Amino acid sequence: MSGVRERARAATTAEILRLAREQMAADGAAALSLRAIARDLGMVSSAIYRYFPSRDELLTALIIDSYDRLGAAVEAADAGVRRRGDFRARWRAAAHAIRSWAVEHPSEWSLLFGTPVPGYAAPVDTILPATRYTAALTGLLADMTAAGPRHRVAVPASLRADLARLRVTLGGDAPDGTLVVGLTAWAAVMGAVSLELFGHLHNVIDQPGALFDAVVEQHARIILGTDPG
Amino acid sequence: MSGVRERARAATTAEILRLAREQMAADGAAALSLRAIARDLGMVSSAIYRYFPSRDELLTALIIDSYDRLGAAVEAADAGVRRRGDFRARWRAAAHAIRSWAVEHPSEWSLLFGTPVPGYAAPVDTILPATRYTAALTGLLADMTAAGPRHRVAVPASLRADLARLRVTLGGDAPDGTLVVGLTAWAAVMGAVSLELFGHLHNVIDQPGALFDAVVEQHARIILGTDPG
DNA sequence: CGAAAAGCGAGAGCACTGCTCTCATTTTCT
DNA sequence: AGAAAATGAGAGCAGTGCTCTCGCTTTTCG
Repeated sequence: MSGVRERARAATTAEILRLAREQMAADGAAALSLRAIARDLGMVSSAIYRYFPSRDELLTALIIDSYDRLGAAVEAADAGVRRRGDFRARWRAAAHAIRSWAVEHPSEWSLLFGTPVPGYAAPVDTILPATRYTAALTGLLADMTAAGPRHRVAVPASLRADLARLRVTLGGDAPDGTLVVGLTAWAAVMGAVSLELFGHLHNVIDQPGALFDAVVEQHARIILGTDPG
Repeated sequence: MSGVRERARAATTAEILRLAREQMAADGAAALSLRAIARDLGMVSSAIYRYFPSRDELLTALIIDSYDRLGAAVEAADAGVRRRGDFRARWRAAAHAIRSWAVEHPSEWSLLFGTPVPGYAAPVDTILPATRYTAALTGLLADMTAAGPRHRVAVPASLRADLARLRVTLGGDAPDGTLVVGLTAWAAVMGAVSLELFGHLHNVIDQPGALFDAVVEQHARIILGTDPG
């Protein structure tokens, strides 16, 4: 086996990622500098390329890791709700987990949901991790559907194909209305968090947490309502 | 008066902004390069600094201009609705104007609502233009309130102060519930557009326009409803 | 009108970036 | 033990934002 080198390699790789995350937290994702990481590491800049073939590959690794952490946070929040049939509590838990993670890791939120880095196209490796944080939400919709049909809402015909595909992905039989309600709630949560973290509530809302609560409760009513929405 | 120089200066300034916007559309806002602009202009890079003291100042000018165009688009859409009492039509018009503008100017949307450029803090000059696109929305809420009270919804106590301040800014007497409903709709619209433009609907929704329609209609029901929501 | 002042563009240069290539050293594999 | 692979150092290239100095031109003012 290749003991010494393999361990050293793993340690250095982890250290690079740690420093990258540290730097990102300090100066933002776009300011991430390979040379600065190398300096912190006591290495020359070209040595970094033994571990990551390019800055984009480093970013990809960071993105995958961040998606994973966010996903884990949301999963844990949902799993923490004992009464699995209490859909309001589960929705609240999942939504607030998203915001909490974002507030605690703003630079990572920017990395995942901000402006895509110019010239950087998210590679396929990121697709799967990216779906993890939504899995808790779709799982909620599936469980709700199993507990009884809701959300009889007319949806645009042009959306039917997408919803049908989504239904298959979900693995359940959630009606179109339920999917639309879920997607809308998703958009509202993501919008509220991004508005807050990207500074668009400055001079408008001093208590973004309270506003987020209101948004969550608003959509809780729609998600749980058997008819309206 | 200073005829020749003044005109030349205005022309060059406009040309710089034009090239900047062109470059932004091609490679994204973060890739905007002063030197590239200078090259396109047939000037040496240092000459640009006679017109903009720094890259950040150029960005600020672009941001202000973009906010202004977005605001104008939303205003025009709202003003285009003849029957001023048809709040559903006005909401639809304003919301779709936001998405249309975003889809037509994705790089500018990123500039306004994406990750803040690292080290760049939006100066006060941008605050006023930033409120313009929301004015149509708040105007709608004010007009609705004048037409009759709605949205009797319990709001978190911690949000009351913000809502009170917002009510003053609005210049009307919109109840807390109306403001919360409006803020939620705003978050949903912004979230839906950003999810679409930043690539988070890939492999999920093929018809983002149809999803946006659904989101808008969903919130139309809440905004117009006299009780639910 | 003519001199002083201000505006403007060119050019050189600094410190920084991502990335490539070569070379010596060290570890691993056969 | 010898070949092969991994690793880090160093130099170098092309690009970036930005500063400074030096002429030239336009504007302003006595």
